[in-house]
Amino acid sequence: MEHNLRDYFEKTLKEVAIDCVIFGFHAGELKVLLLKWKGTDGWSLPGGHILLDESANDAANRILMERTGLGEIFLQQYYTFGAVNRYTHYSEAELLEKLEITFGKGFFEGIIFRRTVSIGYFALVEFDQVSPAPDWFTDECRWWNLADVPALLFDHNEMIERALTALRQHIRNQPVGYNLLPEKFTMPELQRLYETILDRQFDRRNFQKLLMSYDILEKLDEKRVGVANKSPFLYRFDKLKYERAMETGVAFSM
Amino acid sequence: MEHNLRDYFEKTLKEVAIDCVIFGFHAGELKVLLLKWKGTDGWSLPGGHILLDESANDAANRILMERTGLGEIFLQQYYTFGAVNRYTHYSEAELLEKLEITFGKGFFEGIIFRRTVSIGYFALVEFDQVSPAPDWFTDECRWWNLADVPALLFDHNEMIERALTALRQHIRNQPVGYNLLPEKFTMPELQRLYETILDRQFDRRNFQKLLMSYDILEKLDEKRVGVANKSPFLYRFDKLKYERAMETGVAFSM
DNA sequence: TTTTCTTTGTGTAAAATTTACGCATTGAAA
DNA sequence: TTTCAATGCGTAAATTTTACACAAAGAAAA
Repeated sequence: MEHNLRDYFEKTLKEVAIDCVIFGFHAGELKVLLLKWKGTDGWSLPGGHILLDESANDAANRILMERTGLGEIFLQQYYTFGAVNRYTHYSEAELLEKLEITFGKGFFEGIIFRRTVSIGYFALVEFDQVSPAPDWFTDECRWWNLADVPALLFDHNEMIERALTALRQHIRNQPVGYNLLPEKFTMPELQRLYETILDRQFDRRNFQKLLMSYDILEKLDEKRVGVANKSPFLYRFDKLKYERAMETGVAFSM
Repeated sequence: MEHNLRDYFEKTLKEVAIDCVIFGFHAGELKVLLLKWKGTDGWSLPGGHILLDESANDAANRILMERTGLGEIFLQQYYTFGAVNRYTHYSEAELLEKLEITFGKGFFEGIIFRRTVSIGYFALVEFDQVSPAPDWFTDECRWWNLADVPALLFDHNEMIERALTALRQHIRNQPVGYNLLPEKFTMPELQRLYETILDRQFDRRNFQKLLMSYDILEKLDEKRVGVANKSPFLYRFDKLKYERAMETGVAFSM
């Protein structure tokens, strides 16, 4: 294992990292996937390094796949973090110390703990499709409600903040939902997604009118049953039309 | 010189480059600043590397300063280019060959020609304030009309394209002009700037109404004299209000 | 000197978009 | 069987955006 690790890092760019803010949506809450580092109480975003024969975008996709099992997912670069000191919470020395207890003295020397810039990506994934998987480096991988995210390692809190800003910018020009919601969903569910991301309320009649005007939704003949009160219709995204709307753009003007 | 160069690169991140798309505006045309590499007919964007004790943003500002003499200028990161092979126009081998003729065999070994990702920044500067300055590496530095930009080294044509896209996105939410126009300017000049960036025409009455609604412009008692036909009023940006508008954002809705 | 002609300065009406809101219907829960 | 919160659908008001006309300035032409 240790040997493989060294091999891996020999094949990567050392001064460049990739970190992914993976957003999910469940029970009306926006969530991010975080990893807990072995031997510490420190959490971080899933990240990694770029293989020498791999583009940054491919690397981000690989990392997303490793952590969630999902490919072909909406994934977008949003900012590159290039501060001189990106350690918060723990200093570099403190973190190193803790990790050496778990992984052995000198194990990380020259591998991770040098100055790196990190390219931030955010991804939108379908909550139910993800089986969060820790790796050799971490002993836990799970969803956190955005509001409950603790103080993270490095500058990862800032990364999440900026990713959310980028997502909010994104949702104003592109449709959102294809990767965040299950295949079939109701209009109130879609509305709640938008309301959660933008942290405000919309009039449901105007919301429906606007979203339908994008011509990306297919209204099904089914209704969600067993739910309280009047059962709402189910909708599904028309994949082709959705993709076309991603290219041409839409104006979420509410 | 050669020794200083090596010293410099010893103090920088080697796998990360910074490239700046520096936009200027003159005579109704949008321009970018390009450098011609010694011993080649290849042009590129001004760029450089990050010093070990310097943030990426500081590095971009330093590069901008080195090339234009300007500081405190609007400068924004817009994308990080991470393709495996970023050589176009010339291949890595061809470029190396040409440069070795000028700079001597082996001079660049291990310094520049390894795989790097590049963080792209775009800057908006006041054309008249800039005295383009080539460096030891280049023998010419000058403005190019955006439409006339030739095939550039590396992926720099793509960088300019994406920078323009980012600028067009930017202008929809933030006021533009403070750094691109001289201190005093006329409303038609400001309008031409917007028209050039967005590559479309606006009704001058609606344009004036909208821009004045931002409450960032100060109408002066002077007029531009000596110009053909009716002399237009001069305006100037209110720096404080302009900066406030940059923070709160504006909606350029035309 | 006078006339011409392009450019600028200003205001108002029409069109389109966005927002506000009413009421009937459904179906689980009381 | 009744209640009641949530859903489905449509219309009016408010706001924003777009379209457009005419007078005035001043350099250039006659």
